[in-house]
Amino acid sequence: MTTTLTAPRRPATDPATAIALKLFIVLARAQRAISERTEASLTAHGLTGTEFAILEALYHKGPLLLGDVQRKILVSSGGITFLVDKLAERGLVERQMCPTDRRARYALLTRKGETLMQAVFPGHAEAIREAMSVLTRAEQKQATALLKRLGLAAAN
Amino acid sequence: MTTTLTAPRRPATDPATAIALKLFIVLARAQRAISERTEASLTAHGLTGTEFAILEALYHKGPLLLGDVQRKILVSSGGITFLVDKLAERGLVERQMCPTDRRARYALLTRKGETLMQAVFPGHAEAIREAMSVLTRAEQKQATALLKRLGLAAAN
DNA sequence: TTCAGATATCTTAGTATTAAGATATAAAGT
DNA sequence: ACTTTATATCTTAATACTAAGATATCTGAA
Repeated sequence: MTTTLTAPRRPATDPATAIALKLFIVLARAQRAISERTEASLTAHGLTGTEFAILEALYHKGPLLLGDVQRKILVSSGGITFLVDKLAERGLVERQMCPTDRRARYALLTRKGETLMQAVFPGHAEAIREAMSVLTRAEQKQATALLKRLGLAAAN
Repeated sequence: MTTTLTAPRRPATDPATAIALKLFIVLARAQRAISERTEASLTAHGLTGTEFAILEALYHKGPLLLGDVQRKILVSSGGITFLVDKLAERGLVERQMCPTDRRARYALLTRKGETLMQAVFPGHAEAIREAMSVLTRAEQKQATALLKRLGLAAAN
């Protein structure tokens, strides 16, 4: 039974391409599965992953220019405006003029935002540690090294 | 200069968590960078990544129930309806009743969709091969094995 | 047979995000 | 001082989803 009229179409990919395609798929699926799983610890606090990313950047680095936040979390310029607006409405962040460049604004955590992050961050970090724990530390480092090379090369 | 009043706040994460967080970040960035880069070969043909994923499934597997496509490409049930509607409007896929289950519909490629995939798939596969080629084949296999374990564990 | 629950798709309403362009400001050359 | 080009944010309009529920149909148990 090696041939049928309606046999699945195979555009005969060479081995190198087949290996790359497989990696492409598991990469997409792993990323998705991990982030879906770990975002549960955020939605419990009413935060999306993107909102958390902004708060986390401010939490660990202190006040940042909107453009710096944008580049760090990889959204469009319109997106960062919208997201910071929403977080500001909730009283979690606020804007401040930049004294040296009047086009620019800082975003920074309010006390309320700071308190929220103190409550949210440890649980989120723990959820990530847990999700990654199927791999040993050495394997995690290995995966990190490989993915870093992939990501850096693709980013140019 | 080891202390300042406004020192960056560090919630002292343990080493295991720090390693996991690093992996989390490079995973997200690598996935994003790779998919942005490789999607250029699709947008040239007027396809989004999700649309391509549907066409690709039908191209390699033949007619599929909408639900099977949905599970394969991981969108919501409303999403698959909407996406197949759009592809059908463009004459790339069509629906067919399932003879054994009147709730269900098949999606399948039209001749036009088939022709489009013959034009698009090789270039897309090549873009992926190229993007992954910073890693040797052995390294790609290694990364695939690690990510598969991560993804499967997180998917439950 | 009939009923309860599961399943497959579709509908509706809402959210998140981007892309393109507007506005204001800055920086650097002439 | 001007002019050009680049930059930083914001606005607007559109896209790409998702979540929740509606409808129709199937399946298995009583």
